[in-house]
Amino acid sequence: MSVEQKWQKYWEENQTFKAEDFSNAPKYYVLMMFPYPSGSKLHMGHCKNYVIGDVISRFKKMQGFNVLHPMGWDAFGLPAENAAIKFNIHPSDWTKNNVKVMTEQLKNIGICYDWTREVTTCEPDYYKWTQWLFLKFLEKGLAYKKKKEANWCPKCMTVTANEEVIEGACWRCKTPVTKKELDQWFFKITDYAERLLTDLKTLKGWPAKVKLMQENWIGKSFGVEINFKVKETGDALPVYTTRIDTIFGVTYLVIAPEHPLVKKLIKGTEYEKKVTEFSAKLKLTSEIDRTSDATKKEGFFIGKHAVNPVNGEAVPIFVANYVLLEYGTGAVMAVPAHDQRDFEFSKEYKLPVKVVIKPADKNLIAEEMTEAFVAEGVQVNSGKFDGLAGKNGLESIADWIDGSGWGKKTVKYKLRDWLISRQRYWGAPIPVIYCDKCGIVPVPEKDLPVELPYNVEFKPTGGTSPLAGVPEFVNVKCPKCGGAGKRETDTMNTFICSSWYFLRYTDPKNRTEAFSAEKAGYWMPVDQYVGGVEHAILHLLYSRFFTKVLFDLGYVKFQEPFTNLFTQGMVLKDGAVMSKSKGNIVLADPLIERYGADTVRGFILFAAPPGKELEWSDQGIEGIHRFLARVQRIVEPNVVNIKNAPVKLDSGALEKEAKDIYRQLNKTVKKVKEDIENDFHFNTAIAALMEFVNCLYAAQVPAAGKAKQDFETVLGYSLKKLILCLAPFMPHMAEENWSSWGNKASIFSAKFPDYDPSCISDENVTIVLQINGKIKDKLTIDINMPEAELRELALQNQKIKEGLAGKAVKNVIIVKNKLVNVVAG
RNA sequence: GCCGGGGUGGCGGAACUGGUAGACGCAAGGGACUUAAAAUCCCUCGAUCUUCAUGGUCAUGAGGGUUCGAUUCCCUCCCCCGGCACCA
Repeated sequence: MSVEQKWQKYWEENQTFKAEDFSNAPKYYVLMMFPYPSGSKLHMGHCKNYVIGDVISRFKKMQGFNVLHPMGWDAFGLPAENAAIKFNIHPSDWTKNNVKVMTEQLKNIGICYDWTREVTTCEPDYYKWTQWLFLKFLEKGLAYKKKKEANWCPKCMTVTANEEVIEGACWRCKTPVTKKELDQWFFKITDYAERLLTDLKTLKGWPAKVKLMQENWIGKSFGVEINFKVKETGDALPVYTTRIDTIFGVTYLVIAPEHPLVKKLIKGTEYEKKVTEFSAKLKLTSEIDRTSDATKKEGFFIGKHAVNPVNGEAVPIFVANYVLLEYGTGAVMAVPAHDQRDFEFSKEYKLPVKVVIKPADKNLIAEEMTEAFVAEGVQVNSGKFDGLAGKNGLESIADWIDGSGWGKKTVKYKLRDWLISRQRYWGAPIPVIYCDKCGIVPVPEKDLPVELPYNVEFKPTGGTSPLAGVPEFVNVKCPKCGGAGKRETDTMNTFICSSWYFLRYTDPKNRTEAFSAEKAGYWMPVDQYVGGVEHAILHLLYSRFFTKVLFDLGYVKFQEPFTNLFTQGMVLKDGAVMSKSKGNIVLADPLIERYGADTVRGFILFAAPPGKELEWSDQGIEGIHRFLARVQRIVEPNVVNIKNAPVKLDSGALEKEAKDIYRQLNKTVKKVKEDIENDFHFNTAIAALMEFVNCLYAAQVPAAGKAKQDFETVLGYSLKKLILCLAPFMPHMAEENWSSWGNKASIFSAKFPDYDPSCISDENVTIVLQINGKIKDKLTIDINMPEAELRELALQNQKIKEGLAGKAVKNVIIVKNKLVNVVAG
């Protein structure tokens, strides 16, 4: 057994990193986004991720925190199922196997989890509570079923949430999604749009980028909903606009072809067939083609007109591919003069263009326009509003319409409800039963979990869940009336499982509750969350939503789950994220075998700051390996000095050589701590430790006497601190050294070094002398030399005198302990 | 198209609030030790000019600007990466 394995076993057997519920020490909850047990062996991408969390957790523990650092498995979901189909093995067996492999791998690289809190989302004792949460949402009216056109991934054979569609394609398999109308379960995340948006402001510890992405996703806009009427039938036809200042420029109206009113308006007319065909065609086009602004605008007149309430004008109604049913009212007023999309459509179909806003400095002639004028300007052809400019025009018209009853000021969000049902096998069953008499009946809490049956032909069919083919699962008694009932056969989106796992870690063994209020209250919110930015919207938005719902239901007392968020940069190989499917992975095992886990950890931390993407290359791993050997070579001959090292040093009494080392030590410790705390700049922290070791090697050892004695004392003292500083990064070698000095307890029960602020600054400092900002000479002076003295010194300097060459000195700028700049001309 | 982030040696990357650009490491070259190799240790290492120095000039994507002084602040442009993508 290697030294590293020895310590890995020690940590496990001694439960060195077990987190205690409730403690006098302050709590610190550090969490890594839990992985899919995909079965791939640990590669450098994973490695970086988990090592970051590991360093934080070890560092915090050494600072005296009661640290919770758990690990678990996001085990439900399509990747597991697809792989299982491919290898012809049951997803459950496949998953369990993978968990075993990955656990082993995480231990190999020396990650310190509290394994007693391990959580696996596909286990009934976990998903029981996922189902329970669903029932709570249902009870609160936050879960509902609706027949709706949804994003459909033809490859995964399931519907999918808006958040899971990336650039018009399924985020997992990259297949372009189409539309399919199905009965689906939704979570009403839109009810929380405003809170999800405003509370972003409270997340001071989140990257601005992530907050911005969520803000854009929620997409709040202010506008007016205005009531047009169909001239021929009198039907109300409301439209939503953010540009009510262009209301007098409306020359036609456009409705989404799927809009329910369209069916009514064309029924029995010559347009009926054309519209039906058009809608069918659109349904089959992928989201990307449908919604790209590069796509040609297509549509046609449907034989009816709409009346503009502000001026009574009747304008033709069109259907077109560029209007979305789901946003706003599914219908828009078209103002070709001031909206680029409408402009393009009007050119295509020869529709009139009416200018109602003109630039401040010139006139605008409709016939001469080559594109829509969308900038702010001055109202024209707008009745009594002519002459008003910019926002003023917009607000005046909005107020006027709001007051007239023709419409009202409205706020809209782009965020849509979260589609949570999936027609796949490997997920938590949705716990409801359908009864002809009682309708949708929730499964009573006492009957949870609704267990996922094992023997299922789980290959996807195409619109129905594989569970529908299991009669003993489907056919049940109605819990309400006892009559014949049928279970819901769709399963839940796995993002539900991962929207609350951080709560389960606080109380993972609880058999009567999802988590106890006390324990969650103690540990939550997560102090430091670490994960990839790819979840900026998906998982992070859903988890915030869940937390707010749980707050409203009274189960938790906080409204945001993650106080600080760190998004680590991914590891790339040949320009792409490492992944098994791309075949560009670099496994950790061979490197660990060759260099040891400490070296691999050290290297990945040293190669780049953790927030930055890293193009993998093992060029340089030797450097860390050499460094560790170098540390060892100076530690070993000094074990006696280390053992004799005093707890505290009096720097005032030290001889020069010793004092220089001591000062350097304090500088180093300060830098290491600051670098770790400042956005986890582990690379520069390690560089500082390297510099310190270089400095120890370069030190002149005094030959004899007190100077020698002092030197040895400080050397022993420093080496001990050095190993303590290295411990979070290279924990195995740190433990090994620590125990070899006779320490019985783990080094992680020791305190991370503090620095002595009284002995940190140099006595001398090198400053530069400049003329007009150009360096002429360098000078070593006493630190904090008075300005007047320094000024004199600079002006008397030979190089400065030469450089001035008789030019007049206009000014002398002195930056303390940094430079003197003589301004001359 | 809109919104973010970024561009520094052969390479990965440093640089506090505007104050010595290139820390630390890799690679490369030279030397010491060794029968030899490995390991280790020492030196050099942005470009360029000259009189080879403890010298000069130029250098942080390009061009301007502010400043005693700019990798850092402002303007214009180029390129790369990420997000959103007909949201009315």
